[in-house]
This record gives sequence, C-alpha cells and structure tokens, in this order.
Amino acid sequence: MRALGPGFFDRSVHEVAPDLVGCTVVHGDTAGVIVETEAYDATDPACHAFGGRTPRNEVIFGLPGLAYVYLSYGIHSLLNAVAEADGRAAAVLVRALEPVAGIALMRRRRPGQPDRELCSGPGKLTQALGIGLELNGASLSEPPLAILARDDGWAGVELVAGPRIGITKATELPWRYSAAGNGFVSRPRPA
DNA sequence: GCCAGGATCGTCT
DNA sequence: GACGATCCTGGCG
Repeated sequence: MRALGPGFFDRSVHEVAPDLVGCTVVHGDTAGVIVETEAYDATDPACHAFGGRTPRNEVIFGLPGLAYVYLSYGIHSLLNAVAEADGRAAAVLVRALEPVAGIALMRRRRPGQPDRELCSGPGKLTQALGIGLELNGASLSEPPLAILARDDGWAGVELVAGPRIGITKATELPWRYSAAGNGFVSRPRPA
C-alpha cells in the first residue's frame, strides 16, 4: 500500500472527504481504516478557519496533505487532514476508524473499552492511535504518521452523506460521509 | 439501554 | 469570561 501524497489533498475538500473513507490511517504500530469523515471549508461558519487566520488555525490555510490536530473541550485531540491549495482554508475531520493493526496496544491505551469502541469517535481514535497535539502540522505522507490509499476491496462500498455531528453552526450542511453497513461509525447514520 | 451532567483548557472577545 | 468539530460516568428503569 502507498501513502497518499499532497496531490491527493490538493482538490476540493468535498471530493477529498468522501475519497478518504476506506483509506488507512497509520501512526506508529497502530492503524485503522477510515469509515467516517466530515468536510469543513472557509465558507462554513462551523469551520475553525471561518472568520480569519489565527495562530491556532494557521495549519488549515497551509499546504495540503498536512495534519491539523487541535484540542477539543480541553481533553480530546481531534485529527484533520488539510485539503486544497496553499492559502485556501479547508480540512477533513476523521471521525471514526475500524481498527486493523496494533489492536492490543489500542486496548492498553483505552482500558475497559470494548473493541468496537476503540476508534468509534474523533477523540477516541486519536487516543487509540496515540495522536497528540505535537503532530499538528506534521506530514500525512511519511512515518510516523501517514494515510494509505484505499485498496480495491473498498471500490464498491456505498457511502452515505448526512448532517455533521457535535457542532452548533451550519448543522444543515450534509458534509458528513460514512461507509454504509459497518459497525464502527461514531453515531447512528442518517435514516 | 437511555439520558443528564461533569470534566478540563486553549483560544478568542 | 465564555465556549467548544467530545467522552465517560452514574442514576434510573
């Protein structure tokens, strides 16, 4: 399998977000297949970059193919992939993974959780993979952090688009993408 | 199983 | 000084 390069991310975030479903996030010895993503762009009131560039959100405006990691609710690190050309603000939030490697290590990082809960939320998957704020601005194309291209088995998987979760602005935009029929989505999928 | 409430802190007004 | 792109626990049925 091959790591996705900047070219993959240098497109509309609304193409990148659905295309990331089925790709594999690797960090260290742990890895999981993406089953749910959300798109954010500069026209979107729910996006951190809406309303201007600050030191915090600077990475979103930068080069495609980098990781944007930030702290939510003072507790959870959330992982995003920066999309679109340098100077344009857009990113894809990784909401849920299906664990595929390093599962024993994930269990150790998330004691007491059943396997299907190891990566079934944006804060959970960063804990399971050991992704923290120190990876903000890191490349997604080379170790220790990478996103690998989808393999052929996912070519025909049906994608469902629905409203985004956990936000209070622009909740009507159907910019959440999940793989239908898997047990690892972070919330029940839309009807 | 479902729901309500608390945790916890960087960032911006 | 308020507010999150969330998660976990405890109470109840």
